[in-house]
Amino acid sequence: MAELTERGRRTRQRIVEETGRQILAAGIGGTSLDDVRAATLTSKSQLFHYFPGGKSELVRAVAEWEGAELLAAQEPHVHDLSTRSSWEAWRAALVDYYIGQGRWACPIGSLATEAAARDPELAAVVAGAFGAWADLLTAGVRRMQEAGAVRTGADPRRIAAAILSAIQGGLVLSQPLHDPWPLEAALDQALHALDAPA
Amino acid sequence: MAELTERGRRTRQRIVEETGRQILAAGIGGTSLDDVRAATLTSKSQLFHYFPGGKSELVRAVAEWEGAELLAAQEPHVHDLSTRSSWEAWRAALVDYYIGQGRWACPIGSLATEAAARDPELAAVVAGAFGAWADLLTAGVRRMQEAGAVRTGADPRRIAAAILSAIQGGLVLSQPLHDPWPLEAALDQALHALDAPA
DNA sequence: TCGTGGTTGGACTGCATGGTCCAGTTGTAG
DNA sequence: CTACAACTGGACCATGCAGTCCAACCACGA
Repeated sequence: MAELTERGRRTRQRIVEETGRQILAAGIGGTSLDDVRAATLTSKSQLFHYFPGGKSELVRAVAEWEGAELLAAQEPHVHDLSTRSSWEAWRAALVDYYIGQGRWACPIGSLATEAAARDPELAAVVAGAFGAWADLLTAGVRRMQEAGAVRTGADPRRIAAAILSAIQGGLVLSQPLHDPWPLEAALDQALHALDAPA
Repeated sequence: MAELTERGRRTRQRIVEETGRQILAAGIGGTSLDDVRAATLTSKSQLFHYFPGGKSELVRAVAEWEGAELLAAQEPHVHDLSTRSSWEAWRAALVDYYIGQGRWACPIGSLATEAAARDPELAAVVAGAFGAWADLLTAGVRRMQEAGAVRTGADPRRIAAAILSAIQGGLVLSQPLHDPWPLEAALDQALHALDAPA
């Protein structure tokens, strides 16, 4: 691939984003390169020109892009999270990202299940995305802890993991129902951990 | 299909269980009928003899079976859940089912993600399994509530959904890491809802 | 103007997979 | 013993898919 021109970068990006949409809607297995090719008005050779490793490399690129995109959708709140109202704003932005925009699934979470067994490299990318996300939440929990809203002995990493789990699990339940209430119930209850001083 | 003899029922069951194993390990898309045929020492015609609807009918049968199996693995605790120690025993049985037996994923939860978009009928089966499970947990939460361990105003259904979400989400995080700690953190924190009287 | 390297189009291949078909076997009820 | 229905084996078909290949097309610097 050597170097990319501006035009090349734009084409590559178009492929990544469209593939992301298809995967979110139909899963990795349900997304064929021909679908992507048609939707992006490209050709087979371009797909393999930009992703010599084939489908798996493309999917990995999608995972990286979606991971960044997901964090971007939580800005600027996710870098604050020092007050309860900041957490609330963050919660609203997140639920809107998933539900309001008709996603009904987490671009990373849905990859996690499908990736874990079949593609270790992809699993590593997914784990990295979760890790970065968890780090931001952990920092927020720590700020709340310093402000006295969380018991001093509690481990911020575990609380952050529980909040992240509530999101992912809530989506798992909400998805087949096509109703946001389980997600909201799970997330709100997980956030109660921030209301329990000693 | 008309009627099944004892032998036929056993063959059918063998197919369902083996397919369940394969799906859990590789997903629906990653499970081919030829794999199933080889692992069960059967033939193509048998697969279509017992499941005339083809792969999708087979997968649906698997979902139903796994749903029942999953509840069975939580017996007898899941039908009690009237004391904190009963919840602890339930929690231990569940974590052992997932982690101790090397599953690292929920047979139903992993289907949920893959099914939601592609097969509405399967999504309905999955939603039903979640519903039955949630009902049992809801009953347990209600018992705790009557015993005074849960605030009277709280909605048991939402608490049960949050606990279920913690399980599913915890598994999503634990899976790529291959480490049970996120599952345990999420589940334990969700169970704190049972420690908060008014 | 010419050439080089990134870029694009699309035909083609090989393979895996879901699904069909029919012939043969086993079990069992009368 | 016979007949029928459940059961089993495996060859076969059609299709959809990832991946290959090569020829053509820009864009830009020399």
